[in-house]
Amino acid sequence: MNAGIILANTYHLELRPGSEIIQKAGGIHSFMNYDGPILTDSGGYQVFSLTKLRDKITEEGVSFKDPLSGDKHFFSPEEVIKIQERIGADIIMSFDECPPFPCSKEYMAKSVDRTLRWAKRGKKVHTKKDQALFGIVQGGDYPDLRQYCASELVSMDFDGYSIGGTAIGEPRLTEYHEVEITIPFLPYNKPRYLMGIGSLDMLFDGIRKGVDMFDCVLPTRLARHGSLLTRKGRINILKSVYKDDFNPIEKCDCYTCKNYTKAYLHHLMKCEESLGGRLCSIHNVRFLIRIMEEARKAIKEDKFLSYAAKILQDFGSERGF
RNA sequence: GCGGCUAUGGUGAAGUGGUUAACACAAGCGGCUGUGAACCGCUCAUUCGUGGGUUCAAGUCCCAUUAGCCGCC
Repeated sequence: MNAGIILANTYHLELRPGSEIIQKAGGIHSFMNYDGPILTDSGGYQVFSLTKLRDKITEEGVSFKDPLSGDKHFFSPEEVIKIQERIGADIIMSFDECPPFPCSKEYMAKSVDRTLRWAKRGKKVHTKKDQALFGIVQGGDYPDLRQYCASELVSMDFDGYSIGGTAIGEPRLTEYHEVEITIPFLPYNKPRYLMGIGSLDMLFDGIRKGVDMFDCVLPTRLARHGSLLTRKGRINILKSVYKDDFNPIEKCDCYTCKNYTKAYLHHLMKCEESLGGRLCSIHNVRFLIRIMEEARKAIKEDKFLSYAAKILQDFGSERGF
């Protein structure tokens, strides 16, 4: 599908199969037989998204209950780096705290300081020099905290910088704002990564502001639930109008569109056959990657803004999803 | 021919006289943003086989009738 990089997750891999197994296999590339670029997230987001499994967050780190075995796990910023070194991705992330939205300025300020201390602690123990380590900017919607967090991380000299704490339930305009107030404080000669973003409007908004990297579960999660991305907007393949539609999803170079009809995908999804979710995921991921390919080309030809505007217009939704 | 049992939505069914007929599945619609894949939300029987009756009030009680199932001759 020509993905520039793929993402794996420290928390999930540590619980199963365990980073030692991956290390023993010769690292994540060898383990999953993929020699392209791989990034691991630190698990900081899982501390936020899996609140039910979280025991407590302290200065030292976070303790978790393993939902599979009931075992307790303790993630410190140092341990998270060590796990990621064993996993062996090309780019790894600092362990950060991702506070929920909304969040009081008092808590956010304390949280940002802790995220900065964790970033420093993690960087100190990072010895695998063929791995790039990124710092993660938090600070919510507070301009001064975002600036502070970004500047402090930059002074620590990371290999790249991530914008975290976005798309966690805040309003649309707040999301744009969070990128707006962070980007100016990150060096343009190092990668700037907007974490967890995948809707068209935010991808384009991020690109325009200078973001270099994105990752998102949205295309695959939508696919598994029957929502397919097309140039003319989203369609729900579960709808009965597709039961005898023997055309591909759309004009597209993906494996799914080259080989299967909407009627067949409709049938697979109705039956909850896992192949359905996989074929739909292939289309949605390729859809977004193709958009990114076109965006890069448009940038080189200096017509990115008109390109983005046209894509959003064709998609027929301001949000772009 | 006689006796017994059962009839509630597309389906499986709750409901033993008292406001808008439970729940599940199916169906339909929407959601999902650094992944706990197979999740969440909403909609979906003015009506209980049919026809009478009792009662202030009937899916619930009575009578008749129809259909299905079981048993006996």
